[in-house]
This record gives sequence, structure tokens and C-alpha cells, in this order.
Amino acid sequence: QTMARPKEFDRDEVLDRAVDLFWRNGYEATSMADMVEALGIGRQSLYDTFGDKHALYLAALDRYLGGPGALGALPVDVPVRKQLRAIFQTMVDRAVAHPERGLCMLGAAAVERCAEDDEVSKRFCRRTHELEDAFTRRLEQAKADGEIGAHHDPRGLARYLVNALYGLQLSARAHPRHAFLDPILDVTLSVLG
Amino acid sequence: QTMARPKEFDRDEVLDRAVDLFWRNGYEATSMADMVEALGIGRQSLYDTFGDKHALYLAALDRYLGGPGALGALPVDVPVRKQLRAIFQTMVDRAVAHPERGLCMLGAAAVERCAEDDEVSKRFCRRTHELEDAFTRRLEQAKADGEIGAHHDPRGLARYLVNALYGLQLSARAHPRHAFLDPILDVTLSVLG
DNA sequence: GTTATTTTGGATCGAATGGTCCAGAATGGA
DNA sequence: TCCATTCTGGACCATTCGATCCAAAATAAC
Repeated sequence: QTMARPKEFDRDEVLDRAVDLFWRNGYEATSMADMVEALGIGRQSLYDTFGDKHALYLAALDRYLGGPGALGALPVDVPVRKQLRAIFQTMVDRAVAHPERGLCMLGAAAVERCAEDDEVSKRFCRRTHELEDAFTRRLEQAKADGEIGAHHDPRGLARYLVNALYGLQLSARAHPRHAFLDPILDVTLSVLG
Repeated sequence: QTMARPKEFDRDEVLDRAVDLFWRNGYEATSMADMVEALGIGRQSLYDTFGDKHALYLAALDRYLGGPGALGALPVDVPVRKQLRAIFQTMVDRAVAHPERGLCMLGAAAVERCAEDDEVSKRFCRRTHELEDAFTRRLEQAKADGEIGAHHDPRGLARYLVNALYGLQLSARAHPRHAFLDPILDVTLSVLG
């Protein structure tokens, strides 16, 4: 077989720009014309590479989930309070640094499209679960190590933390400033005692 | 002047249906054709009464804010813990009862349109402030009454509560079930001591 | 060099969009 | 009764949407 003409663009590079655009403007508000312009590739190349708009959106969402939205590891050799504080602080820092895009592309996707898009819904539920499980495991370890009191319920605590993290998504949109968001973290993490 | 032919529909009734549609599908995903069909009035009547789509959206949003999304009073003669628990529980109950529409129309509006719509942004910031102030005032009173410990910071606590409330918006979308959401409330409210 | 295959981007498609026009129906005042 | 005014709903408009077509350019295998 012949290899013919090679692509003139890098797929992942283009996808990153698509992530940025969808992240900032959402699905419906982003037209394929906007995409062609922002991606800097031809219309036909775009359709050939990614399929239709919906497929491009899912590809961008998955790229986000494996990149900026990736689930960091939770090593057990770090004090749990410091660790959780760092995770939350990172989220706040990102929200303050990029107020124009929401805190989390997946969260925005869930709000906009969960009702009409099972693929988005599936990813959102899956990621919510992963997040909850990661927190739960870490908190169980912390409980076993005596880092947190024995009266704590790791699973409930984990859900609580995920909920707080989700709350930051909206709080950050109202006030993307450290002076507003940091005190929320203090109270949120104070339940660990 | 003559009065001519009276309208055949009730403005608020129609607006309620518009709220329901925008609430469920968002702004971009709702077409004016959908609106005409769902509202049961003629296209021209719709435009004559509310102006264009954007104006209709803002009218619906304001109707929501004065109706289902209205800020309840926070009387000081009710135990503050029971009061807050009731507020949060009401939100959860509503989310469980209507999983197809998000927890709060304003929250969805903020996520979808804040970046490109100053009017929406303004309403979201204003309401966030109102909510925070209402909680703050109630918590200050509770502190003065000795209902909560003297070490608490009412303002920080209020922001924390608003953040938790916002978090429910997303948590409820992932799992609109009491078994999942109720434990979150327990932990959230446990910071009051 | 020739050829087969692929990329590329402009042209273009039908459908859907938000919005307007207009003729006719319905009403209250004279 | 007649008229002025308003409401109503179908027809209609220009634009934009997502998506496709097609001819020209570019490349690897032969």
C-alpha cells in the first residue's frame, strides 16, 4: 500500500485547541466554522480526522480528562491534610488563573449536555465515581494510620469532598479570586479535625 | 383610546412554561420553534410580548428567581442547625424529584452563559451575594445567641455553605438519589459543631 | 516519471435558526 | 353599525448551522 500525502498537522495539538474552545464556549455555542478557524486546519481535514461535531466533542472531552482534568495519584506517604489542601488549592489556582473558562470542562459539559447526551453523562458519572473512590481509599488509609479520627466515615467524607470540589466550579465563576475562594477551603478542610 | 382585542393567554403562565423549557434544555439548545410549540401561543404573540430570544431568556430567569429560585427568609427564632438542614434538604428533595432539570436554573445559566452574557453574569453574582449575606446574617445572630461556637467566622462559614449548595448542583446530576446526597449534607453541616 | 492514494480548502448543500411581514379575525369605543 | 386597534398564525426572509462534494495539490511506492 502507498502512504500518500502525510497530514500537515499534529492531531493532539489540534485537539488541544479544540479542548480550549469547547472548554471556554461550551458545545452548542461553538460552531464548526469557529473550530475550523481556531484549529487552523481545513474543514474537510477536520471532518476526516474526527468525524462529526459530536465525535470531536467527545474526543476533546477525553483529551481533557487525560490531560488538564487528569486524576492525580494520591500517594499515601504524604500527610493527608496537606495532600487534600494541595489538591483543592491547585483547583482554585487554576480557576483564578483562567477565569474565562470554567473550573472544569467536564463539569460544564455535564451541566450543559447530561440531559441529552448519554456519552457525556457516562463520562461524568464515571469520573465522579473515580474521584470519590480515590478520596475514599486515601481517607481509609489515613484513618488506619490514625491521621484522622476513628469516628470518620471515609466514603461519606469522600463524597463531601467531591461535592465541595464541584461547588468551587460555580463559586469560582462568581468570584475568581483567592480572597474569596481560599477561606472556603479552610472551612471545607476543617471537618478533618 | 380603544382597548381592542385582549390577549388570549396569561403572561405569567406562559413565562412559567418558558422557565421550564430553558431550565431543562438551556439557552442555546432551546429554539424559538420549540418555544412556540411548548408555550401554545403564536410566534408573533411571543415576540410582541417578550421581545427577542435573549429578552425572553432574561424574563424567564427573573421569573425563576422570584419563584422556584426565590430566596426564602431566614427567621431567627428557629434553631439554626435545623433551619440550614431544612434548606439543604429542600434542595436535595427538589433535585431528586426533578432529575431531568438541574438543581438550579441560575447555576445552569451561569455555567452556560456567564462568559458571553453580562446580564446573566450580573444576576448570578448578585444572587450569590444575596445568598451569602443571608447566611452570614443568620450565622452572626446564631453566634451572638450562643447557638454556634464563638470561634466561627460567619462570613467564611456562609461562603462555605453557598459553595456546598453549589456543589449539590453537580452532585445531584451525577446521582439524583437521597442515598447518595443525604450523607453529604450530614458532613457539610457537621462543621457547625 | 508514473500512478495510486491522501490531504486540502473553496464551493456548496439542505435543514434549522432567529426574526419579520401581512392578511384576517376579534374586540371595545363611538 | 362602523371603525380603530390589537391579537393571531401562517408565510416568508436572510443567516447560520453541520455536513458533503469536488478539483487541485502533494506525496510514497513502483
